[in-house]
Formats: sequence, structure tokens, C-alpha cells
Amino acid sequence: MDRKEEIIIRAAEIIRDEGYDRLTLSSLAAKMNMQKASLYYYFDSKDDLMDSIYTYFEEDCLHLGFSVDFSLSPEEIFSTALSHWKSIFSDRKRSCFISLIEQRKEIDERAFDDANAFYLMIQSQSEAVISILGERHLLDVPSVKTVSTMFSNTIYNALVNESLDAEVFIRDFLSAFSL
Amino acid sequence: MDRKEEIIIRAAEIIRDEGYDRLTLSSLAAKMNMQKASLYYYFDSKDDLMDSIYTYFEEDCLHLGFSVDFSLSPEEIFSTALSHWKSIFSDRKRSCFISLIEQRKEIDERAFDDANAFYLMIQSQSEAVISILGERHLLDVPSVKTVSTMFSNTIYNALVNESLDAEVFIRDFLSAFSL
Amino acid sequence: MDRKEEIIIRAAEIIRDEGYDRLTLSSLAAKMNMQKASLYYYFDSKDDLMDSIYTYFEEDCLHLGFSVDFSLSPEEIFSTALSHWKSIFSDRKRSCFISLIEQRKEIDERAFDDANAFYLMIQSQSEAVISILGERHLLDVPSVKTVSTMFSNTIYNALVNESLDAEVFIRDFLSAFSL
Amino acid sequence: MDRKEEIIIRAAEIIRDEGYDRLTLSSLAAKMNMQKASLYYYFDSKDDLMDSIYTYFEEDCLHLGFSVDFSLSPEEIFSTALSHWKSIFSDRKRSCFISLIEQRKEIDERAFDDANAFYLMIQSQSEAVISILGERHLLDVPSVKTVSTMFSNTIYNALVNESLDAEVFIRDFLSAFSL
DNA sequence: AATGAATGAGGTTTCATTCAT
DNA sequence: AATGAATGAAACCTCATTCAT
Repeated sequence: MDRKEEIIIRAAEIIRDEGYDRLTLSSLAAKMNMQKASLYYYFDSKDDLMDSIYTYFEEDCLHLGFSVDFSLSPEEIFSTALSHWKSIFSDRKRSCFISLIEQRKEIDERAFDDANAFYLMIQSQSEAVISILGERHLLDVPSVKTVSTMFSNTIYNALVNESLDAEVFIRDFLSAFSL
Repeated sequence: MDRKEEIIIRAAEIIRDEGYDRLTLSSLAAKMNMQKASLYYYFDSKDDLMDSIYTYFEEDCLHLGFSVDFSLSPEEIFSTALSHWKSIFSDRKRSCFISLIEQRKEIDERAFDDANAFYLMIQSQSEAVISILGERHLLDVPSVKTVSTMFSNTIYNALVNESLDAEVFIRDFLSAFSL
Repeated sequence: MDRKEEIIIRAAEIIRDEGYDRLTLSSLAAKMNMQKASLYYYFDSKDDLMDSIYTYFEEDCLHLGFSVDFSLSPEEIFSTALSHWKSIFSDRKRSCFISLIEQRKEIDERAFDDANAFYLMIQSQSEAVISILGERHLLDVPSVKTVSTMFSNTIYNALVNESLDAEVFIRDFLSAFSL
Repeated sequence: MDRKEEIIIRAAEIIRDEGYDRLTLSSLAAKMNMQKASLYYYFDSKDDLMDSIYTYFEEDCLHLGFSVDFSLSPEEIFSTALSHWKSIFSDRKRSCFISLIEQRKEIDERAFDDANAFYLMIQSQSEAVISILGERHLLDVPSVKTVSTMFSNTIYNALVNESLDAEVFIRDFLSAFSL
């Protein structure tokens, strides 16, 4: 990890831990044990730093694969999917980014788009899983689209807000809808 | 509406429209057509202003009633419930507060608690509606708890993030689960 | 004591307790349980308040008599004189004024003059006592002027700075110089 | 002399010339031909600046030696001592500090302690001189302790307040007490 | 690759003061 | 006799930024 990357991550950490408004070049330089002025070697301006944060994490998200082994049982499939999502959302670095976009999505279009991308990712992957399990008669949902929408909204909130225990929810979901 | 209240609301508007970090006494005074110094007649400090914003809206939320006429059809009941929720979340003043707590809920414990209160409100009211309609055999859900959890998470996101058209979702939900 | 007088004394108290720089109309109004604006009923400006403080205490000092019963013993005479001085310097109100002029005597000519007046008062009264006791052969000082200068400087500092126990000093002085 | 030191001394000058309450970052920056903000490169806050002033001068005072050549005549000894004291108290920089502690000694414990240190320095050095001259029968004082207390109080006031001509006083003192 | 020194703009806060009531 | 509401100036402080080195 080079210096620039390190700065980007520290900046994102400050945003997660103290809030977007508290990310200042002073606080960042202090956390990096360097001088404010030195940050200008890596970034043209604070705006450039913010752009770099977005770009860095957006690229990072391009590499998020999703593959499911459908030979497994429904329990195992959902458990694998959840592990996958959890690894994304609670990754030490990425959790900073998610906090950033949650704070800024109502203000900043780029944050809005990124938040949406995560939301849609969960949604499409959920729909895929539920749809296939439906086809194989392992799950009985009255409407794949409606149920997967509800499912993904619930999972998304569980991951982002920790408002709910996702494991428990999935267990309940399965016992409610599996055949 | 007295002057203090007016200031609180304008401050919340700035937070919704420009972001928490852009609420400055200058911007607020400008929006109020008054001098920065005059704000100190009403508030001891910016922190006190923030506290007052929270307090004002928390009190405001104490008066949010919820009653449903269960003699209506499921469609009408959900439609009424949604209107009720929409009137809460899109109220000109309250929408500012909701934006504030969404921006700050990961940073500020008070915002977190308030966001949670809204979340739990939707959840318990959803559960009540779904449960009663289930008892009356107007709705057929495999598990009231699981389905109402999913339902409320979806509605909550629709209201807060406008990530989804709530009307359409409810129509789909009904056609999927009604008998 | 009328309201104006009360304000003057409270102002002087603030100066003694918190320092000249901390006397503000806000702090004064708070201590008086009144509004800042109300102070303008009694004083034209803060400068006028300061002038009034000086004037009030300067007039107060005009009434400070000094008479000694020279039929008493030297011990009793000095003890009486010291009591007199102490009553002046540690008077609850006047001690505020003395603190004011000590803080401001290097900056403010009026404070300087008032401080000087106290200093000269102690000096002339000391000289009178020492001189008369010398004439009556109850005290043996090599030079009335020199010794009374030293005596009064010492007493002045003891009273103002509490750098020294005046009683102890006077006992020592008497045992050193009495016949 | 580095920049930080220069700022400290200019600040002390303002306090001496205009009073403690008139030391503002604006006035200081103006005197230094720099921007207010630049002062924060050197000091964390105004309080830190004040602390630095105290620390700077307290360290400065650690190096104040005092040695007397007792082979000289009493006149010469006192004259040397007075020159020494005068050089301390009227040193261009240190006089600022002395003015500061005189203004603040009733308010600020640190100023009080520093003022006391000067007072005790004069006192102990006076006592040393008077005591040795007494032992050598060049001075005839009835009580070394009492007379040196009075002497030092007088000298201290002369130096700090210029309430008295120290040379004249010392001449009088010698003609009164020398054998 | 990094920094020490500086800055102008703008932030929060406090001040003495005013004025209608 | 007193106050509620407001204000302009100036206080302290922080911000992103620059520039020579």
C-alpha cells in the first residue's frame, strides 16, 4: 500500500469515526504524522482528495464478485451470500466508505450514486438467489420481485445500520418461505 | 411561530439542503435576515442550537398519532397507513429533521436514537396492520414477524431514501400476499 | 444603599475577584440579576461606569480620619494605628477598590493617583506616629524620615499584598527600636 | 532571537504599555507585522501564548546571579547591589514581565508566585548584605531581620513603582545606620 | 518526498451599545 | 425603572492553501 492510498484510507476513517465535517487537512495530517503542507504533494486540493476517495473505493468495488454454488442447500446458499455481503460491508476499509456515502448521499450526487450501486447490488443478487431457489422449488415465494425487494431492503439496512441481526433474519426468512 | 422556532427550522433546512457541514452561523443569519450576533440572543452557542433542533423535533414527534379504521378494505388500510407515514416523512419541516438524522446517525448518538425511533415506529405500526389483517384472513403471510420486518424496512427506505415507489410496492405486496 | 451604588460595588467586586479585563456589562448584569440594557439607565457607558467607580471610592476615602491617643503606650499606639489601617484596607468594599488600583496603576493615571494617595496616607501617618514617639523618647530611631519611609513601605505592602504579617512586623519593629 | 521569542516579548510590551486587557491577537499581529492567523503557527491559543510568556520569563530569571565584593566600602556595596537590582528590574524585556505580574498578581496565581519570587529575592539579598555589614561593624542595625525586611520592602517598591528614588533612599539609609 | 512559515477567508463567540416599549 | 430584541465591531480560532526550500 503506497502513501497516497494510506492517506485516502485514513481520510475515510476520519469521516467514519468523526464525521464528514471533521475531516480537515489538519486532522488528517496529524493522523498521518505528517505536515499539512505535505498532503499537497499527493493531492492538488481537498476537493481532489475527496474525488480520490470516491475513485479509490469505486474502483475497489468493481472487483466485488458474486458467485453461488447452487448445489448447496438453501440454508447454505443464504449463509454463503450473507458471508459475502458481510465481508463487503464490514471490511475495515470499505466500511469507512460506506459510512461516507451514507452521510453524504442526500447532499452529494456521487455519494448518492455509490450508495445506490450498493443497494442495487444487494437487490439483484438477492433476486437471483431467491429466483433460482424458487425455480428449484426449494423456496415458495408468492412473488419473486416483491419478496426479493423486501428481502434486500432488510438485508441492506441490517448491513449498513446494524439495525437488525442478519443471521437471525435469514433463519426466520427461510423457515417462513421454504417448502 | 416564534422567532426561536423559526431559526431552528431554517437551520434544519440548511442542513437538509446543503449538508450538516454547511450550517454556519453566517449562512443561518443570512437566511434569517439577521446578524450573526443576534443568534446568540436565542442560543448560547452553536452546540446549543443543535441541541435545540433535536429537542424541538423530538417533541414534535411525540404528537404523531396512528389509528387505522379496520372496517376498510386491505387496500384502503394500507393506503391510509402510507398516507400517514408520508405525511410524517414529507412534512416540510420534519423532512429537514429526517435528513439531519440520516446524515448524522453514525456520528451522533442523539441522531442515532432518533433515527431508530422512526424505524421502530414504522416497524411496530406495520406489524400491527399486517397482524390484524392476518387474523381477519384478509392477508396470508407465512410469518407475521418476518414479513412485517421486511415490509417495514422496505417502507422505511422508500420514505427516507426515495429509493422505491412506495405506492407501487404496496400494490405489489398486496397482490402477492392477499387472499 | 441605592441601586447605582450597588452596581458600582458589584463591578468593583468583579474586578477584584476576576480581574479588570473580566468586568463586562454581561458579567455585571448577571451578578446584579438584571439585564445588560438596564445598566444604561444608571450609566451612560462602560467608561462612565468606570469613572463612577473611581469617583465613588475617591469620595469614600475623603472620610478616612486618623487620630491617635498619644497617652497610650507605644505598643497600644501602633496597635491602634494598625487596626485603623487594616479597617481601611480590608473593608469589604474598599478592598475591591484597592485591588482595582493595584491592577491598573501602571496603565491608568487615575488608578495611579489613587494608589499614590493611599501610599502617602500610610507614609504621613507613620511618620507622625514615629516622630511623636521619638520626641517623647519612647522610640529611638536614627532618622525619623528614613525609618518612617521604610516602615510605611513595609506596612503598605503587608496591607496590600499580604506578603507579611503586619502584627508580627510591628512587634519586631517595636522591640528593635523602642528604648 | 527567534520569531517565537520575539512574539513573546512584543506581547509583554503591549501588556506593559497598554495593559493586560489590551493584549489582543490583532494588536500583537499588527506590532509584529504579521497576520493574526500566523500567531497560531507559534502558539496553540492565546492561553498558550500567556503560558509561554510566563515560562519564558521564569526561565530568564533563573539566570539572575548576585555576588557582592565585600572588600568594598558600604556605600560601594549598596551602590553595586542597587545597580544589580536596577539592571534586573529595568531591563527592557524584564520590565515588561514585571509590569505583567504586578497587574495580574491578585488574579493569576502564576503571576502571584512570580511576583513573590522577585520580592523574596530582594529580601534575601538585602538581608545578606545588611547582615554581613553588621558583622563587620560597618553598619549598626538594632535587628538585622526587621531592618532588612523594611529595607527590602522599600527597595522593592522603589524599583517596581518608582514611588521613591532608590539612590537617595540608600544614601539616607546609610547615613542613618552606618557607624 | 516533505516541510516550516505564512496567509486570507471565514468560522464561532463576546463586546458595548441602541432603541422601542 | 427596566427590558427584550437586535446590532456592528472586534475578539479568538480554524480552514484550505501557498511557497520557498
